[in-house]
Amino acid sequence: MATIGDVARAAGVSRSTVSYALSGKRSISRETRDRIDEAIKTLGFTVNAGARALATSETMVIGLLLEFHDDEFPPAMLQYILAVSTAAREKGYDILMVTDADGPGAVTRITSSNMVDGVVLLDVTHDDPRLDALRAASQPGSLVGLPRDTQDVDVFDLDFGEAARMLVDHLYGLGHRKIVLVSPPRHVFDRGGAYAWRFRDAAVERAARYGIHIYPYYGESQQPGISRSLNAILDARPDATALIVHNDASIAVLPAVLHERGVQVPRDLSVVSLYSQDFGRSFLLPYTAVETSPDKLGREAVQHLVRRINDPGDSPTVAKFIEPELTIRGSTA
Amino acid sequence: MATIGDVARAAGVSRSTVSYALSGKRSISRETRDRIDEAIKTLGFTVNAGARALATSETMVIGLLLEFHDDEFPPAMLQYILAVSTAAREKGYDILMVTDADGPGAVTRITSSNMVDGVVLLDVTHDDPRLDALRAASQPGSLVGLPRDTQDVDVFDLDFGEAARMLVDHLYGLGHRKIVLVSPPRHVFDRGGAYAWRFRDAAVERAARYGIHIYPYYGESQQPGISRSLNAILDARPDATALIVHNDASIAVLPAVLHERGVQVPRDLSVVSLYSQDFGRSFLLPYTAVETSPDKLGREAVQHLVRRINDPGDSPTVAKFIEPELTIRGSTA
DNA sequence: ATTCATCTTCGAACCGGTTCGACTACTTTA
DNA sequence: TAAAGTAGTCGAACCGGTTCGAAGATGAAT
Repeated sequence: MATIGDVARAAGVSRSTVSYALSGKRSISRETRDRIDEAIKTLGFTVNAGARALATSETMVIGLLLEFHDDEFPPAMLQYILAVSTAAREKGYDILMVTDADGPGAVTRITSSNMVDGVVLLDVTHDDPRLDALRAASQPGSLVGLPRDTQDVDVFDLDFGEAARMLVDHLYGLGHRKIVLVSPPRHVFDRGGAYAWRFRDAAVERAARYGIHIYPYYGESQQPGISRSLNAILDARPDATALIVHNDASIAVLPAVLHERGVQVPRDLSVVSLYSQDFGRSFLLPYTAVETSPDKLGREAVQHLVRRINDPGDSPTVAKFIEPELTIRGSTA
Repeated sequence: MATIGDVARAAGVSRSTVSYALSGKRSISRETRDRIDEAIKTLGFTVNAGARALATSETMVIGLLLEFHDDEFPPAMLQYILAVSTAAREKGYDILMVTDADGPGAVTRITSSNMVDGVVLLDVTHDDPRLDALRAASQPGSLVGLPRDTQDVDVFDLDFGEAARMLVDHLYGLGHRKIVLVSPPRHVFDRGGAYAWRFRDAAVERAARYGIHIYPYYGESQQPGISRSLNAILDARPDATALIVHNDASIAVLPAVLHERGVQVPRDLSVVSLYSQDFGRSFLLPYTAVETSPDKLGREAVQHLVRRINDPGDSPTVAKFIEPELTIRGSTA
């Protein structure tokens, strides 16, 4: 591997001159620049990332922290990963992806050793133990998911409360008075997945305001439990005319379950949900739904993080809730 | 951030002594070690990864290269990512995940700048352009997926040919003589996804040897095309008694399609496939299938890579085909 | 003709670690 | 009792970059 010293020697200049030619931070004469460029070409020189990081205290790497839970539906998570990765690369950053079971430890490890310039935390829970580690770090962080204490952290999330109200309003407006709600699995609530109860509580409250009935249930996370629980719920509420599904795993198998039961949408039952457009395309989900926009969330989290990396201290803490958008797909009547 | 110099000063020793205390490469007296440990605790010292990488030429980071294609089914890829990440962490490595559209460029970028000690390439195609970049690099690489030219590279893949023969044998043994094969989408073949034709060609050849009929078709990658194509295929071959599905997206929706057609498995039709156990649990897939073992593949790729990182040159090039295993789930008769 | 600013380049210091060779103080061994 | 290890420590060099201050050359302003 050629070093900057090799390039300097080949071009007959000093190392600092090569460095300035590379960065453009001082002016370099035409001929010198040409000689340096040529030397770089013939030697195949590339800046050593570790050395540059040491000298500049910038790694140009962003840490991406995520944990896989058995009760999570994998396809959804992948969309966030991809969004973060793409957005980071556009800003010149690479992604150090950490899937450690020990989240707080992982945060501390990569920040205190200065492996990254900042971190993105996915799937943040209400009492996320990673937050203390993040606050102790000298690098900024962006969260996807809403914790209880948002002090000193930047949060990006869908406005699940508003999404719930939007869907209830939509169904109420069409005349529905008895609505079944399938929430995420119980473990998600237990673990502190705030999005689960933010959505459910808002839906329940809205229904109460309208004086209509809403029946909340937990979904399941793995087959064959998912189909079984959906059937049990539908059996238990034969009088409900609408279904709100707030669970990726459940919505993915719903078409099969409804078909098996001979239920026609929207003739026999109106169905609404929350999922991303891409998700709906991988599966066959022709339901009116709130778009969850993982790409938008991931992108905003990264963009804000980069801004904070580049002027630390200055940028104020942010809690941004993406406004939900309803995509009508004709599954309600 | 405390440096090794701060620790040395606090403990009243030289920087090299602290370094040796950390690495254990030279003996240190009991008292000195205690003073150093204490200084590290109170200062909250962590080794700077960039500086260590510069000094040792080891980053303890493995690059993971993957590209997302629209015609791929996301859940499958995630299993590989997770397997690689977990296996790497067990060996003390972190993962730099690169999803660049420009694969070869990404390989060159992270290797020539010495950001990584080695790379894992996922989803390698027959004429994968990333291979030249990898061969030009000074770091070793492990591939998941079989390229045409395996010179100087380590390959880990399922033995798709054997898997196909296994499934054909299984069906032949049960008396089936007309078999439909749903392969991956045409794009996968075009792009050079060798696993697609390795499986198909082996199946066709085996069927020919038995003198039975096999009807190969391309699957689709996105809804509603997947269901439509499956229906079209089943319509076209009403006399077939067995179905081999070699496509994640298709197998995931097959239960719904079959149910809609009123086809009972295995009474009316025998079905076999290839997928991982985890995949089968996310969806409802009660089919006899060859286990694709993404965890085993990812783990082996990483383990071998780490071995090569630690003794370069020595370890011979390897092309390891995981032996397929048939999991009987009673979907054949 | 002198002063001053600008352009271009160099040398040295620094970032934060690791590692080699040498030195001191004790133990062993012959 | 002299020679040979061995344990414990230090200083210096090095890894490969960046950046600051200085300095020579050139040209413009006074």
